[in-house]
Amino acid sequence: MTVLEPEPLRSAEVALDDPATKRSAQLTKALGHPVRLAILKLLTQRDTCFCGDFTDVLPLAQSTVSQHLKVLKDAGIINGTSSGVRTCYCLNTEGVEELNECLESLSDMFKMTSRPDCC
Amino acid sequence: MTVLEPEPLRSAEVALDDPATKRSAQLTKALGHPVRLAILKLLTQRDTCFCGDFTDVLPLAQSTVSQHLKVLKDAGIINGTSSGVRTCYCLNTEGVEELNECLESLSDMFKMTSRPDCC
DNA sequence: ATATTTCATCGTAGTTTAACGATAAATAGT
DNA sequence: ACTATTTATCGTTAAACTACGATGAAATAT
Repeated sequence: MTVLEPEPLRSAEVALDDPATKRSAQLTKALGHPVRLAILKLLTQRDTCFCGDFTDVLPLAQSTVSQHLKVLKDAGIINGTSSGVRTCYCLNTEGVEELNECLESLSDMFKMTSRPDCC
Repeated sequence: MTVLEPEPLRSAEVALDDPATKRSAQLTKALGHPVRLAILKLLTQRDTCFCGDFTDVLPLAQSTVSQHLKVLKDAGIINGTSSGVRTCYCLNTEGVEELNECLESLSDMFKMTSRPDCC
């Protein structure tokens, strides 16, 4: 009978399964496109936008803009509610709070005890 | 002779051309994968890692890990210098500073005068 | 009733990403 | 001189992303 070797600690593998890590990745991924950043910026400036407001301002087809809006909505960062023939978009307060926490926690992670680059 | 209509302001279209917007998108996109977040976390914890340190800990092929490292390196977030047969990876101080500024500026953008979701 | 507007969705095409195994180059060990 | 180890890169595959035009549904206007 063989002696069982202790499993090595695999901290990062755990981090991969961590829901918080997955969520952070989803949120940052949703931010990771210039068009989506522009959409979000516009929403912080005007706080209410119809889909057409974005297409007026972005050099993209309406269907493309709609797709980007869907990405942001699926990530929980914005709301979209149809109001009559139009759809009203705005920031999702809860999602934005979560996003801010995510951004802050990432920022905290990178607060290094200033050391020179080792390589 | 027809009167020239004033061009509508197209602020977000400008934002798309903005290098800062593109850079923010590049940085957040680089963060937007669980494996890359795990790699970065490990680097903040151990401040020096060889490629093998990551592959020991991640449930991925060495070539895949190498690809993720390349993404982070191309984004300027980490350094990689070969030292002998191995390659030493660490955080890129300058890139991390830039990243922190990016994260903070995004966070600032979302600091809303708490209003209820309009839709 | 009909036409127009607004927008989501579908289908499609081209590009990029993410994963793998295989390989090659370079160093270190025997 | 070989052999091991380490790691970047290549080739490949499958999936996801980005963009577009076309279409259809729903509400509004004529």
